[in-house]
Amino acid sequence: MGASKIDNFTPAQIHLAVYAKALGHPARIAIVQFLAQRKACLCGDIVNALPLSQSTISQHLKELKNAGLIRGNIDGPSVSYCIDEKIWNRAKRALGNLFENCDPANELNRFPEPKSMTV
Amino acid sequence: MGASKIDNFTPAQIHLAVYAKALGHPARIAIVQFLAQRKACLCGDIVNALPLSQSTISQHLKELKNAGLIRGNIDGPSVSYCIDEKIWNRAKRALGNLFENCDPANELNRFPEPKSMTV
DNA sequence: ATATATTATCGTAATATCACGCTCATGGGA
DNA sequence: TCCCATGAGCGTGATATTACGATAATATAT
Repeated sequence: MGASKIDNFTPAQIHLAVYAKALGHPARIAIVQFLAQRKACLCGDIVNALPLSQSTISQHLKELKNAGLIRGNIDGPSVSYCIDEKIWNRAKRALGNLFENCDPANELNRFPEPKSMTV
Repeated sequence: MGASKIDNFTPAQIHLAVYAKALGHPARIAIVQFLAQRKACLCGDIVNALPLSQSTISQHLKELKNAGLIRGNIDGPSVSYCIDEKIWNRAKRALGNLFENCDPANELNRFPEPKSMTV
């Protein structure tokens, strides 16, 4: 989308954005919620549970997989999907820190408001 | 984008997706981090701090505002932006719950694996 | 009234997303 | 061997995003 200027941001900011973006669609929220209830499950189970076609689900799974939040283990003719615990917790911590560090209720997050910059 | 099937998801899932999507770009991550350090600041300050044009920043601010995460208070010819504490905390809780409820390390999140569905 | 500073908005171009149907590769059973 | 089921992947059309310059809108200062 447009000339992406992603190089100008820190790896931490980019990682945060990747995790957030992956969760930035209701279908993908529903998918991770469903996966969490089952420990692991097949693509077909998700197709049955959500009102979307198989190919659409497959694409959403791909995006979640690209972000690292889920994994797919080949199991004969099927692929068993599950949340990747390691990355999930990394994302949880990263986003948790963002929300904590940017909490406007927390005075500690603020710089002393340098006069030179506000004039 | 394509026939959006958003009606088929719960309000909670949609809200989560809206918050996550708003944070799904490094520039918007950088913007909220910057805002958090200053309590409130002008659009021009952000333009000076980030390597993006004024119109691009303005659009990112608009998306964050649409998601409710930030607010803009008109102050003469300027607009002073700040994180909306109420919505920020609502998003923090919603995403925190998602990460907690979908944590694969937590057995309590799982259903008893009905035989009829896994056969 | 005119000029300046600040931010929003429009038009644009390139790219990404969403949803679908169709096809393809693979493994299991008749 | 020939199907069927499963799920990945391609191509499509519609829509959204990203980024920019240019312009418009607003409020203050001269």
